[in-house]
Amino acid sequence: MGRKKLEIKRIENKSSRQITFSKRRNGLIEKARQLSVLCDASVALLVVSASGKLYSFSSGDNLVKILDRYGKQHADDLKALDIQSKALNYGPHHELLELVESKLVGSNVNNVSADTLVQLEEHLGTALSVTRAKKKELMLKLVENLKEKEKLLKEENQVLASQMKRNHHVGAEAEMETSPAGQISDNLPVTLPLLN
Amino acid sequence: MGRKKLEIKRIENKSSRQITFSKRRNGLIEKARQLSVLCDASVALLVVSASGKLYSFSSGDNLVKILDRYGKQHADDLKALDIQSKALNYGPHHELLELVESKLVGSNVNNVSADTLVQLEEHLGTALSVTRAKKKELMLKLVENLKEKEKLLKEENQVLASQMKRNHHVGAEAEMETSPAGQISDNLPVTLPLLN
DNA sequence: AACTATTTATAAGA
DNA sequence: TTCTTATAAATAGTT
Repeated sequence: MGRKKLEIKRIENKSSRQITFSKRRNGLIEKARQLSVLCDASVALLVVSASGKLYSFSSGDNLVKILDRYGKQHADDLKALDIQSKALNYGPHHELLELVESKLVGSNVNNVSADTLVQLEEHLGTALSVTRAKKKELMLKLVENLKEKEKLLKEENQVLASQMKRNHHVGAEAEMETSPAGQISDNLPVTLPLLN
Repeated sequence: MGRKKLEIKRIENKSSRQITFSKRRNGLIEKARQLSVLCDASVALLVVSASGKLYSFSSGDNLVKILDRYGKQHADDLKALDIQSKALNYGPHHELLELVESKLVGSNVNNVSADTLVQLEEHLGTALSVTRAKKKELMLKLVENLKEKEKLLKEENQVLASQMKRNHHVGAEAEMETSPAGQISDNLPVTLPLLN
Protein backbone atom coordinates (compact mmCIF):
# COMPACT_ATOMS: atom_id res chain seq x y z
CA MET A 1 0.00 0.00 0.00
CA GLY A 2 2.70 2.39 -0.80
CA ARG A 3 4.48 3.88 -3.69
CA LYS A 4 5.62 0.44 -4.74
CA LYS A 5 4.45 -3.06 -4.21
CA LEU A 6 6.51 -4.69 -1.51
CA GLU A 7 7.39 -8.37 -1.56
CA ILE A 8 6.63 -10.11 1.69
CA LYS A 9 10.08 -11.22 2.70
CA ARG A 10 12.61 -9.97 5.20
CA ILE A 11 13.62 -6.38 4.46
CA GLU A 12 17.37 -6.45 4.29
CA ASN A 13 18.05 -2.75 4.73
CA LYS A 14 18.12 -2.20 8.44
CA SER A 15 16.69 1.28 8.65
CA SER A 16 13.89 0.57 6.19
CA ARG A 17 13.15 -2.50 8.22
CA GLN A 18 12.89 -0.48 11.40
CA ILE A 19 10.72 2.16 9.78
CA THR A 20 8.44 -0.44 8.30
CA PHE A 21 8.31 -2.22 11.64
CA SER A 22 7.25 0.92 13.39
CA LYS A 23 4.57 1.76 10.86
CA ARG A 24 3.15 -1.70 10.48
CA ARG A 25 3.26 -2.42 14.17
CA ASN A 26 1.12 0.63 14.84
CA GLY A 27 -1.19 -0.36 12.03
CA LEU A 28 -1.53 -3.89 13.32
CA ILE A 29 -2.31 -2.77 16.84
CA GLU A 30 -4.90 -0.34 15.57
CA LYS A 31 -6.49 -3.08 13.49
CA ALA A 32 -6.58 -5.36 16.48
CA ARG A 33 -8.30 -2.67 18.50
CA GLN A 34 -10.85 -2.06 15.76
CA LEU A 35 -11.63 -5.73 15.46
CA SER A 36 -12.25 -6.06 19.16
CA VAL A 37 -14.52 -3.03 19.21
CA LEU A 38 -16.42 -3.61 15.98
CA CYS A 39 -17.07 -7.29 16.49
CA ASP A 40 -17.13 -7.61 20.24
CA ALA A 41 -14.18 -9.97 20.11
CA SER A 42 -11.38 -10.60 22.53
CA VAL A 43 -8.02 -9.91 21.03
CA ALA A 44 -4.54 -10.27 22.45
CA LEU A 45 -1.55 -9.23 20.41
CA LEU A 46 2.11 -9.40 21.28
CA VAL A 47 4.80 -8.02 19.04
CA VAL A 48 8.47 -8.27 19.84
CA SER A 49 10.93 -6.42 17.67
CA ALA A 50 14.18 -8.02 16.55
CA SER A 51 15.87 -5.88 19.19
CA GLY A 52 13.66 -7.35 21.91
CA LYS A 53 11.27 -4.52 22.59
CA LEU A 54 7.75 -5.62 23.35
CA TYR A 55 4.57 -3.98 22.16
CA SER A 56 1.13 -5.29 22.82
CA PHE A 57 -2.56 -4.79 22.65
CA SER A 58 -5.26 -6.55 24.55
CA SER A 59 -8.98 -5.99 24.84
CA GLY A 60 -10.70 -6.45 28.16
CA ASP A 61 -9.50 -5.89 31.68
CA ASN A 62 -6.93 -7.61 33.81
CA LEU A 63 -6.36 -10.40 36.27
CA VAL A 64 -6.08 -8.25 39.36
CA LYS A 65 -9.78 -7.56 39.11
CA ILE A 66 -10.59 -11.23 38.92
CA LEU A 67 -8.46 -12.10 41.88
CA ASP A 68 -10.09 -9.33 43.86
CA ARG A 69 -13.51 -10.47 42.81
CA TYR A 70 -12.87 -13.99 43.93
CA GLY A 71 -11.32 -12.69 47.09
CA LYS A 72 -9.41 -14.43 49.77
CA GLN A 73 -12.23 -16.68 50.91
CA HIS A 74 -11.89 -18.51 47.64
CA ALA A 75 -8.25 -19.33 48.19
CA ASP A 76 -9.12 -22.30 50.37
CA ASP A 77 -11.86 -23.46 48.04
CA LEU A 78 -9.40 -23.40 45.23
CA LYS A 79 -6.96 -25.50 47.17
CA ALA A 80 -9.66 -28.03 47.85
CA LEU A 81 -10.58 -28.06 44.23
CA ASP A 82 -7.01 -28.60 43.26
CA ILE A 83 -6.82 -31.63 45.46
CA GLN A 84 -10.02 -33.12 44.12
CA SER A 85 -9.28 -32.53 40.52
CA LYS A 86 -5.65 -33.30 40.73
CA ALA A 87 -5.87 -36.71 39.12
CA LEU A 88 -7.79 -35.10 36.32
CA ASN A 89 -5.82 -31.97 35.76
CA TYR A 90 -2.49 -32.17 37.37
CA GLY A 91 -0.74 -33.86 34.53
CA PRO A 92 -0.77 -30.96 32.10
CA HIS A 93 -0.54 -28.41 34.88
CA HIS A 94 2.45 -30.15 36.32
CA GLU A 95 4.14 -30.33 32.97
CA LEU A 96 3.42 -26.70 32.49
CA LEU A 97 4.97 -25.65 35.76
CA GLU A 98 7.95 -27.83 35.09
CA LEU A 99 8.29 -26.16 31.79
CA VAL A 100 8.13 -22.76 33.42
CA GLU A 101 10.82 -23.82 35.81
CA SER A 102 12.99 -25.32 33.15
CA LYS A 103 12.79 -22.04 31.30
CA LEU A 104 14.15 -20.27 34.31
CA VAL A 105 16.23 -22.63 36.41
CA GLY A 106 19.94 -22.47 35.88
CA SER A 107 19.71 -19.53 33.57
CA ASN A 108 20.21 -16.06 34.81
CA VAL A 109 16.72 -14.64 34.71
CA ASN A 110 18.02 -11.56 33.05
CA ASN A 111 18.82 -13.67 30.07
CA VAL A 112 15.29 -14.88 29.53
CA SER A 113 14.49 -13.83 26.01
CA ALA A 114 11.32 -12.35 24.72
CA ASP A 115 10.83 -15.40 22.56
CA THR A 116 10.98 -17.61 25.60
CA LEU A 117 8.25 -15.57 27.20
CA VAL A 118 6.08 -15.63 24.13
CA GLN A 119 6.56 -19.37 24.02
CA LEU A 120 5.69 -19.56 27.68
CA GLU A 121 2.50 -17.68 27.09
CA GLU A 122 1.51 -20.15 24.43
CA HIS A 123 2.30 -23.04 26.69
CA LEU A 124 0.08 -21.63 29.37
CA GLY A 125 -2.81 -21.15 27.01
CA THR A 126 -2.45 -24.66 25.69
CA ALA A 127 -2.17 -26.20 29.11
CA LEU A 128 -5.28 -24.36 30.20
CA SER A 129 -7.16 -25.70 27.21
CA VAL A 130 -6.02 -29.23 27.81
CA THR A 131 -7.12 -28.98 31.39
CA ARG A 132 -10.49 -27.70 30.33
CA ALA A 133 -10.82 -30.45 27.77
CA LYS A 134 -10.24 -33.23 30.24
CA LYS A 135 -12.54 -31.90 32.91
CA LYS A 136 -15.25 -31.05 30.47
CA GLU A 137 -15.14 -34.48 28.93
CA LEU A 138 -15.86 -36.12 32.26
CA MET A 139 -18.48 -33.63 33.32
CA LEU A 140 -20.32 -33.98 30.04
CA LYS A 141 -20.42 -37.72 30.48
CA LEU A 142 -21.96 -37.30 33.90
CA VAL A 143 -24.55 -34.86 32.61
CA GLU A 144 -25.36 -37.15 29.73
CA ASN A 145 -26.01 -40.04 32.06
CA LEU A 146 -28.37 -37.94 34.11
CA LYS A 147 -30.18 -36.69 31.05
CA GLU A 148 -30.63 -40.24 29.85
CA LYS A 149 -32.11 -41.16 33.20
CA GLU A 150 -34.42 -38.18 33.04
CA LYS A 151 -35.61 -39.15 29.60
CA LEU A 152 -36.39 -42.70 30.61
CA LEU A 153 -38.30 -41.54 33.64
CA LYS A 154 -40.31 -39.09 31.57
CA GLU A 155 -41.26 -41.81 29.15
CA GLU A 156 -42.30 -44.08 31.94
CA ASN A 157 -44.32 -41.27 33.40
CA GLN A 158 -46.19 -40.59 30.20
CA VAL A 159 -46.97 -44.24 29.77
CA LEU A 160 -48.31 -44.41 33.27
CA ALA A 161 -50.28 -41.21 32.76
CA SER A 162 -51.93 -42.48 29.59
CA GLN A 163 -52.77 -45.74 31.23
CA MET A 164 -54.26 -43.80 34.09
CA LYS A 165 -56.38 -41.81 31.70
CA ARG A 166 -57.78 -44.88 30.00
CA ASN A 167 -58.42 -46.63 33.25
CA HIS A 168 -60.10 -43.54 34.57
CA HIS A 169 -62.36 -43.42 31.53
CA VAL A 170 -63.31 -47.00 32.08
CA GLY A 171 -64.03 -46.27 35.69
CA ALA A 172 -66.15 -43.19 34.96
CA GLU A 173 -68.29 -44.78 32.24
CA ALA A 174 -68.78 -47.84 34.37
CA GLU A 175 -67.89 -50.57 31.83
CA MET A 176 -68.24 -49.44 28.23
CA GLU A 177 -64.81 -50.44 27.15
CA THR A 178 -63.82 -49.86 23.54
CA SER A 179 -60.83 -52.06 24.11
CA PRO A 180 -60.16 -54.88 26.51
CA ALA A 181 -57.70 -54.22 29.30
CA GLY A 182 -55.23 -56.63 27.79
CA GLN A 183 -54.97 -54.53 24.67
CA ILE A 184 -53.71 -51.59 26.58
CA SER A 185 -50.58 -53.32 27.63
CA ASP A 186 -50.18 -54.65 24.10
CA ASN A 187 -50.25 -51.09 22.82
CA LEU A 188 -47.56 -49.82 25.09
CA PRO A 189 -44.60 -50.70 22.89
CA VAL A 190 -46.33 -48.91 20.04
CA THR A 191 -46.87 -45.67 21.91
CA LEU A 192 -43.50 -45.50 23.59
CA PRO A 193 -41.53 -44.39 20.53
CA LEU A 194 -43.98 -41.55 19.99
CA LEU A 195 -43.29 -40.01 23.34
CA ASN A 196 -40.26 -38.01 22.31
CA MET B 1 -11.96 0.86 3.25
CA GLY B 2 -15.28 0.02 1.88
CA ARG B 3 -18.29 1.54 0.25
CA LYS B 4 -18.87 3.70 3.28
CA LYS B 5 -16.80 4.89 6.15
CA LEU B 6 -17.48 2.73 9.16
CA GLU B 7 -17.48 4.13 12.66
CA ILE B 8 -15.35 2.13 15.05
CA LYS B 9 -17.99 0.98 17.47
CA ARG B 10 -19.78 -2.31 18.01
CA ILE B 11 -21.70 -3.35 14.91
CA GLU B 12 -25.22 -3.98 16.12
CA ASN B 13 -26.48 -6.06 13.20
CA LYS B 14 -25.49 -9.59 14.01
CA SER B 15 -24.82 -10.92 10.54
CA SER B 16 -22.87 -7.85 9.45
CA ARG B 17 -20.87 -8.21 12.61
CA GLN B 18 -20.06 -11.81 11.83
CA ILE B 19 -19.11 -11.04 8.27
CA THR B 20 -16.95 -8.14 9.31
CA PHE B 21 -15.37 -10.30 11.97
CA SER B 22 -14.48 -12.95 9.48
CA LYS B 23 -13.02 -10.49 7.01
CA ARG B 24 -11.08 -8.40 9.47
CA ARG B 25 -9.83 -11.38 11.42
CA ASN B 26 -8.31 -12.80 8.25
CA GLY B 27 -6.86 -9.42 7.43
CA LEU B 28 -5.40 -9.02 10.89
CA ILE B 29 -3.78 -12.43 10.87
CA GLU B 30 -2.30 -11.79 7.45
CA LYS B 31 -0.95 -8.46 8.63
CA ALA B 32 0.58 -10.13 11.65
CA ARG B 33 2.26 -12.66 9.41
CA GLN B 34 3.60 -9.99 7.12
CA LEU B 35 5.02 -7.99 9.98
CA SER B 36 6.82 -11.01 11.37
CA VAL B 37 8.31 -11.83 7.97
CA LEU B 38 9.17 -8.35 6.77
CA CYS B 39 10.70 -7.14 10.00
CA ASP B 40 11.99 -10.31 11.55
CA ALA B 41 9.75 -9.81 14.56
CA SER B 42 8.05 -12.25 16.89
CA VAL B 43 4.32 -11.91 16.78
CA ALA B 44 1.65 -13.73 18.73
CA LEU B 45 -1.99 -13.01 18.05
CA LEU B 46 -5.05 -14.49 19.70
CA VAL B 47 -8.56 -13.67 18.57
CA VAL B 48 -11.67 -15.03 20.18
CA SER B 49 -14.99 -14.35 18.53
CA ALA B 50 -18.05 -13.39 20.52
CA SER B 51 -19.20 -16.96 19.99
CA GLY B 52 -16.02 -18.25 21.53
CA LYS B 53 -14.14 -19.54 18.54
CA LEU B 54 -10.42 -19.16 18.86
CA TYR B 55 -8.13 -18.05 16.06
CA SER B 56 -4.48 -17.44 16.43
CA PHE B 57 -1.28 -16.65 14.72
CA SER B 58 2.17 -17.09 16.03
CA SER B 59 5.46 -16.57 14.33
CA GLY B 60 7.89 -19.39 14.78
CA ASP B 61 6.83 -22.96 15.27
CA ASN B 62 5.98 -22.73 18.95
CA LEU B 63 2.29 -23.30 18.73
CA VAL B 64 2.66 -26.12 16.29
CA LYS B 65 5.16 -27.86 18.50
CA ILE B 66 2.93 -27.59 21.49
CA LEU B 67 -0.08 -28.93 19.68
CA ASP B 68 2.02 -31.79 18.40
CA ARG B 69 3.21 -32.61 21.87
CA TYR B 70 -0.32 -32.74 23.20
CA GLY B 71 -1.41 -34.75 20.22
CA LYS B 72 -3.24 -33.84 17.11
CA GLN B 73 -6.50 -35.29 18.29
CA HIS B 74 -6.49 -32.63 20.94
CA ALA B 75 -6.29 -29.79 18.48
CA ASP B 76 -9.80 -30.36 17.22
CA ASP B 77 -11.10 -31.03 20.70
CA LEU B 78 -9.65 -27.77 21.85
CA LYS B 79 -11.28 -25.84 19.08
CA ALA B 80 -14.66 -27.33 19.84
CA LEU B 81 -14.18 -26.76 23.53
CA ASP B 82 -13.28 -23.15 23.09
CA ILE B 83 -16.54 -22.58 21.33
CA GLN B 84 -18.62 -24.18 23.99
CA SER B 85 -16.86 -22.99 27.06
CA LYS B 86 -16.11 -19.41 26.19
CA ALA B 87 -18.55 -17.72 28.51
CA LEU B 88 -17.25 -19.85 31.31
CA ASN B 89 -13.54 -19.81 30.76
CA TYR B 90 -12.36 -17.12 28.53
CA GLY B 91 -12.51 -14.36 31.07
CA PRO B 92 -9.80 -15.73 33.30
CA HIS B 93 -7.78 -16.96 30.38
CA HIS B 94 -7.92 -13.60 28.75
CA GLU B 95 -7.03 -11.79 31.91
CA LEU B 96 -4.21 -14.18 32.46
CA LEU B 97 -2.71 -13.25 29.16
CA GLU B 98 -3.20 -9.63 29.98
CA LEU B 99 -1.26 -10.06 33.15
CA VAL B 100 1.56 -11.67 31.27
CA GLU B 101 1.59 -8.68 29.04
CA SER B 102 1.35 -6.15 31.82
CA LYS B 103 4.38 -7.73 33.39
CA LEU B 104 6.29 -7.06 30.24
CA VAL B 105 4.83 -4.04 28.54
CA GLY B 106 6.96 -0.97 28.71
CA SER B 107 9.83 -2.75 30.32
CA ASN B 108 12.74 -4.02 28.42
CA VAL B 109 12.29 -7.77 28.54
CA ASN B 110 15.81 -8.23 29.78
CA ASN B 111 14.93 -6.36 32.92
CA VAL B 112 12.15 -8.69 34.03
CA SER B 113 13.14 -9.80 37.50
CA ALA B 114 13.09 -13.27 38.95
CA ASP B 115 10.53 -12.15 41.50
CA THR B 116 8.24 -10.94 38.79
CA LEU B 117 8.38 -14.28 37.07
CA VAL B 118 7.82 -16.24 40.26
CA GLN B 119 4.85 -14.02 40.94
CA LEU B 120 3.66 -14.59 37.42
CA GLU B 121 3.88 -18.31 37.89
CA GLU B 122 1.74 -18.03 41.01
CA HIS B 123 -0.81 -15.97 39.18
CA LEU B 124 -1.00 -18.53 36.45
CA GLY B 125 -1.67 -21.26 38.94
CA THR B 126 -4.35 -19.16 40.55
CA ALA B 127 -5.93 -18.27 37.25
CA LEU B 128 -6.05 -21.93 36.38
CA SER B 129 -7.78 -22.67 39.65
CA VAL B 130 -10.23 -19.85 39.18
CA THR B 131 -11.10 -21.21 35.80
CA ARG B 132 -11.62 -24.66 37.18
CA ALA B 133 -13.65 -23.31 40.07
CA LYS B 134 -15.98 -21.42 37.77
CA LYS B 135 -16.55 -24.34 35.49
CA LYS B 136 -17.03 -26.72 38.36
CA GLU B 137 -19.52 -24.40 40.00
CA LEU B 138 -21.68 -24.24 36.89
CA MET B 139 -21.39 -27.90 36.10
CA LEU B 140 -22.35 -28.83 39.63
CA LYS B 141 -25.40 -26.61 39.39
CA LEU B 142 -26.40 -28.30 36.18
CA VAL B 143 -25.96 -31.72 37.71
CA GLU B 144 -27.95 -30.66 40.73
CA ASN B 145 -30.82 -29.45 38.57
CA LEU B 146 -30.90 -32.73 36.74
CA LYS B 147 -30.83 -34.70 39.95
CA GLU B 148 -33.70 -32.63 41.30
CA LYS B 149 -35.66 -33.30 38.14
CA GLU B 150 -34.92 -36.96 38.45
CA LYS B 151 -36.18 -37.01 41.99
CA LEU B 152 -39.41 -35.23 41.13
CA LEU B 153 -40.04 -37.57 38.25
CA LYS B 154 -39.47 -40.59 40.42
CA GLU B 155 -41.91 -39.29 43.00
CA GLU B 156 -44.47 -38.60 40.36
CA ASN B 157 -43.93 -42.03 38.97
CA GLN B 158 -44.69 -43.55 42.30
CA VAL B 159 -47.85 -41.52 42.67
CA LEU B 160 -49.00 -42.55 39.23
CA ALA B 161 -48.09 -46.16 39.82
CA SER B 162 -50.02 -46.34 43.03
CA GLN B 163 -53.04 -44.67 41.43
CA MET B 164 -52.75 -47.15 38.60
CA LYS B 165 -52.75 -49.94 41.02
CA ARG B 166 -55.90 -48.66 42.67
CA ASN B 167 -57.68 -48.12 39.37
CA HIS B 168 -56.63 -51.46 38.12
CA HIS B 169 -58.02 -53.03 41.23
CA VAL B 170 -61.27 -51.23 40.64
CA GLY B 171 -61.38 -52.42 37.06
CA ALA B 172 -60.67 -56.00 38.04
CA GLU B 173 -63.13 -56.00 40.94
CA ALA B 174 -65.83 -54.40 38.78
CA GLU B 175 -66.57 -51.17 40.78
CA MET B 176 -65.36 -51.27 44.33
CA GLU B 177 -63.70 -47.91 44.37
CA THR B 178 -62.01 -46.74 47.52
CA SER B 179 -62.10 -43.21 46.13
CA PRO B 180 -64.69 -41.53 43.91
CA ALA B 181 -63.76 -41.05 40.25
CA GLY B 182 -63.79 -37.28 40.68
CA GLN B 183 -60.94 -37.45 43.07
CA ILE B 184 -58.72 -39.10 40.55
CA SER B 185 -59.19 -36.41 37.97
CA ASP B 186 -58.63 -33.87 40.71
CA ASN B 187 -55.30 -35.46 41.29
CA LEU B 188 -54.22 -35.52 37.71
CA PRO B 189 -53.65 -31.78 37.33
CA VAL B 190 -51.45 -31.93 40.35
CA THR B 191 -49.16 -34.58 38.95
CA LEU B 192 -49.20 -33.68 35.29
CA PRO B 193 -47.41 -30.33 35.62
CA LEU B 194 -44.45 -32.24 36.94
CA LEU B 195 -43.92 -33.85 33.58
CA ASN B 196 -41.88 -31.02 32.19
C1' DA C 1 -18.13 -16.60 -2.11
C1' DA C 2 -17.42 -12.78 -5.55
C1' DC C 3 -17.57 -8.11 -6.87
C1' DT C 4 -16.35 -3.20 -6.71
C1' DA C 5 -16.54 1.47 -4.99
C1' DT C 6 -14.25 3.47 -1.37
C1' DT C 7 -11.58 3.97 2.45
C1' DT C 8 -7.41 2.95 4.77
C1' DA C 9 -2.61 1.68 5.21
C1' DT C 10 1.74 2.51 3.96
C1' DA C 11 6.34 2.95 0.85
C1' DA C 12 9.02 6.30 -0.54
C1' DG C 13 10.42 10.83 -0.25
C1' DA C 14 11.08 15.26 2.19
C1' DT D 1 10.87 11.17 13.94
C1' DT D 2 6.93 13.26 11.49
C1' DC D 3 4.48 14.77 7.38
C1' DT D 4 3.15 14.23 2.70
C1' DT D 5 1.48 11.83 -1.16
C1' DA D 6 1.08 8.32 -4.66
C1' DT D 7 -0.27 3.88 -4.68
C1' DA D 8 -1.32 -0.74 -2.91
C1' DA D 9 -4.40 -3.24 0.00
C1' DA D 10 -8.35 -4.01 2.77
C1' DT D 11 -12.95 -4.04 3.16
C1' DA D 12 -18.37 -2.33 3.49
C1' DG D 13 -22.09 -2.95 1.13
C1' DT D 14 -24.03 -5.54 -2.46
C1' DT D 15 -25.26 -9.64 -5.30
